[in-house]
Amino acid sequence: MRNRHGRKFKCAGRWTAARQAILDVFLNRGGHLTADDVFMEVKKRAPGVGLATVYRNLDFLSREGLVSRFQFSDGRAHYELNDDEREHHHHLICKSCGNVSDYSEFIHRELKLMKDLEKELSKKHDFNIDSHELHFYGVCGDCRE
Amino acid sequence: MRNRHGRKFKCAGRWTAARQAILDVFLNRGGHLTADDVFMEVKKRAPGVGLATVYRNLDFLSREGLVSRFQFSDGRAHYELNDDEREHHHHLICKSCGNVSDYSEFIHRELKLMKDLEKELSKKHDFNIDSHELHFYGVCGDCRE
DNA sequence: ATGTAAACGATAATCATTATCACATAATCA
DNA sequence: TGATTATGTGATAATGATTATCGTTTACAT
Repeated sequence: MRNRHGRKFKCAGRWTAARQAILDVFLNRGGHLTADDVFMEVKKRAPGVGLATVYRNLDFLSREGLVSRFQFSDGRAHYELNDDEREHHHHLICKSCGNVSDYSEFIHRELKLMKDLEKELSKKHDFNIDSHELHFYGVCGDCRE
Repeated sequence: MRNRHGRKFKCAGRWTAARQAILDVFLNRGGHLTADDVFMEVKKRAPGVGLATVYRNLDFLSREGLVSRFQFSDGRAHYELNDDEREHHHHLICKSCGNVSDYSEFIHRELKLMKDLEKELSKKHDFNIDSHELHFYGVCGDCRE
């Protein structure tokens, strides 16, 4: 398996053409893609790849930590590339058009709160916290017009 | 339509027996229920009510603001009664058993951050924010054993 | 009491996702 | 390098959650 700069790095399974094509979609297009978004995009560069393979590999890439999986209120899973160079961020979801945008305002203050919360919740609720998600729902400028 | 204390209050549609039976499930049992949870519970007190009616009314009650709808990462919608007497709270979701528990630690500090964020995001991203969701994912004490 | 739009129950249809299975192939080792 | 083998793949069936349809019932304004 090669990373986006062409250097090898280890992964749990085999590195296949389908797997690379799916990762390429995220590297080239980015965004918060559903399985079907990825499927349609992957067909352009690797027409043979089936939808089941897309699902399997989104799960794989997610387990490998290369992408993150989010469940917004539209009922479909959304996947996003884990880019080390990008800032930690959260999501604004438009309830009208479903578009997702990122924000990273007050991230430092937010992360401080999250850290304090995680410590407190682990203790009081006997709960080992792995991750958190903060989503804002509303209506974007385009939809308000 | 009558509220939990038997007093009338206005609602957008008709107040039916099925609707009342579904609301009763939340009033008596509470928690973070899926449509199927509600269906199984409602069958006990109102055996004739169909699953489609449960879905229709969860949507109705949600639009009326009597319940809130949450999408956790298990793919199913979860509904919770909006109880004025309860503190604002958020959710801890166990990735192993799917159980959801509430927490309200640091709520004051959290709400302050959310308010600041909403103001900032509305301005910078031209986004009218209606609501936010903060979910922590992890493993509960029971599942760790 | 009655007319009518809203809601109902049953069930078919849809949509996202997962399972199955015969075939292909990436990685290992001779 | 070439044979071996477990892992991955494509096509498609199956599943599970939710929504749409349709003929019947019913809440409620008149």
